[in-house]
Amino acid sequence: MLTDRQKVILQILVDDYIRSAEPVGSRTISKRPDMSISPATIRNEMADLEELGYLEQPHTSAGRIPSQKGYRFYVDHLMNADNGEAQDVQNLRSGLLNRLDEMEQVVQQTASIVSGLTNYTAIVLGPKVFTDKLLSIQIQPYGDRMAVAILVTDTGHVEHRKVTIPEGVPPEAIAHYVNLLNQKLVGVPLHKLKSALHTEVADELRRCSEQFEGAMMLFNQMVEPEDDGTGGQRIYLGGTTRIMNQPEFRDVEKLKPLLDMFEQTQKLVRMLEGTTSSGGIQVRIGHENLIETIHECSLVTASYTIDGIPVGSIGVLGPTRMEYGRVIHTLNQFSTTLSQILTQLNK
Amino acid sequence: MLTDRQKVILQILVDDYIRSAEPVGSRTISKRPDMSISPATIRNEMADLEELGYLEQPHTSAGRIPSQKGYRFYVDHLMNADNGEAQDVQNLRSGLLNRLDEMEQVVQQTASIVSGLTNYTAIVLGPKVFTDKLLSIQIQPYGDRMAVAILVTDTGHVEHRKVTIPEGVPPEAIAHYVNLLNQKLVGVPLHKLKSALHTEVADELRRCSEQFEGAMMLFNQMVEPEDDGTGGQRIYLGGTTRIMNQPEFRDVEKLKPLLDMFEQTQKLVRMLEGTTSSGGIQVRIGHENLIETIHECSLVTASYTIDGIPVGSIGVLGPTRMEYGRVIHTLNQFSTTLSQILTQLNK
DNA sequence: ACTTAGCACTCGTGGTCATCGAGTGCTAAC
DNA sequence: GTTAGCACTCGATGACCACGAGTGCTAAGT
Repeated sequence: MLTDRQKVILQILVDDYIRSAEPVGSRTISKRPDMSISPATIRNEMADLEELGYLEQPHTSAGRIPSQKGYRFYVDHLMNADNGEAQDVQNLRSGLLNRLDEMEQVVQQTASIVSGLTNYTAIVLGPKVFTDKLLSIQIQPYGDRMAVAILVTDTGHVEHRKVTIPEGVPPEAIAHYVNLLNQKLVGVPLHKLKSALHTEVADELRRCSEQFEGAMMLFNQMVEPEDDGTGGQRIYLGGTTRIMNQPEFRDVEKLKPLLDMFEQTQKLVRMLEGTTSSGGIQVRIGHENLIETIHECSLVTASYTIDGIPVGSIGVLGPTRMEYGRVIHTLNQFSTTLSQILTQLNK
Repeated sequence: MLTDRQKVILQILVDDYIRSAEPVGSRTISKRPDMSISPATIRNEMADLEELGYLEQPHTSAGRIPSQKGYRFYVDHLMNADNGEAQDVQNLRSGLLNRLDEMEQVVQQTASIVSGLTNYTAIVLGPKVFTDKLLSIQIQPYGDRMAVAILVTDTGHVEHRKVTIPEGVPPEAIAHYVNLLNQKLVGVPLHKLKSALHTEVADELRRCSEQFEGAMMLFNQMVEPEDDGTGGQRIYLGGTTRIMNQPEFRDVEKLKPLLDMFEQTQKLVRMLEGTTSSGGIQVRIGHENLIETIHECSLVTASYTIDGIPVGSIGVLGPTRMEYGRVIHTLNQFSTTLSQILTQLNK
């Protein structure tokens, strides 16, 4: 375990390094007004901290920098997160509410604003709309054997997908089917559509239709979410280029894999999807991230809710040398603000 | 006017510089097998070309590089664009056709592939779907005074927008209105919807409904395209990070404004929208571009068509030192391929 | 009159070298 | 346990120089 003094030194060092991005020496620390011990003592402590794995030395005659373990300890025990300006969020809330006509816009705006406020890149995993309940379902045939199925939810959200009408299903039957579906499925949450289709509709259909097979094929296409590998959740990015402000990414070679990643939406979804349900703030430092591309980065995430149910998450991506306190504070405020706005929108 | 020999020298120099990204000296040119004049002579010619504004010298004792005027002359008179491998496109066409279920996917794929093929960034201005004809229109009320209007076109494309039901319009009337709209507007191309609304529907409506004002307000919301500042056309980007492969963008400072621009969709639309209708290939070199951010870049664009009507364009963005020949060749092939695929999809 | 060989000159690149200074580890004294 | 002192390390900085690619100019050749 660390002594109190070691903790203080570690905290000061991390704080300083986060600010300056340069290795911190013993003298720098001892010169701080609240420090009354000599550089030599601090050197000894730092040597111990290094041996324990909390610090690293870029080269022999430089100061120390925090290791990833050091950051972890800092985030868990040393950092003070209540270091923020509450009025910011007030302003921004009104900014967000100005154009509340579309959930999508609110979420996109959130990404931009969070990025602007933190000076890092923001990644927002869009809300699962699957909790919406089905309000109406329609089928509009076009062309030869094609049709679009249109699902409207009780919040005015529209989903549509193209389906092909299986051989043997007469066009006349379709109106009948749509009727049946509307009777049976209205009010069912989208994510339960598929199972409801089998429990509610299948029997009825078997009884009164001779095209059971064809109809079920058609229906299945309709309720199947479009599989773009993202499970239906969209990703919203804000300030992808802000990562370039960080000295650790001045080099194009370091930068490229990261920016490349921003184009691979599924990867980003994978990165965030675990964090939606676990609630609260999560901090993943360096190698704690599953994705290798960001082993030199930290990802701070917060989930947001609609009606108290977690539906998505906001993430901030920056170098491991990140202003954790400020970021966590900002995310805390924003996840609640966003939750409130979305809940209201959902009414 | 340039002499033949000056043209040859300019061509060789541009070719060489495009390949190597390094200033080209007189010796380099004279050593080429098809060159039988001495470096000294070439130096004289180069001095003349510089005076005429076709070449520049980075510093006194370096070789010459083409000026933007030089590139312009090269593109207009010297370059040979038939420098490509036709089988590439064949392969890719089948690749595109594999997932032809959605226009959007085809266009997005095109952006990626063109970028991969040229090693620059591809920007595709999505097709105006306004040429599609209306197949059906529906209104689904939800919540208090809200509704979604759903427009389906004859190609299975779905547009939807949220509308608020004006005061004084009774919910019962809506079904009636929808009927009327479907009677009058089916078969009308989307871009003519608004005018058709006034010519076809307004009179009829005035005659048989006492809520003329309210209904017209409602209808207008429905046919108004969503205004996100892009005029309804979407932007598809491919290989935004490939620009980093170019030595002129190895510096983060140069890079940032460019990548920032990629996030500003309206700017990109503005950049491309002029090029849709003018047909053929267009090359904008450096300052010829309206947008200041890309004054150090060149933009090559080609429009593509559906049923012979220009609906969008493909652009390739790279440094002014761009492989114009290859890019133009690729775009030529792709604009026709894309036109064919989209036309077929549109049937 | 055009071409070219020759030459002095320019200027960026890359290497060596010494200096500087921030920082360390260690020892010995407090 | 703390700290002053000191030798040592090592990257950064800048001066210096040699190199070489390339130029412009002049003068000679065709």
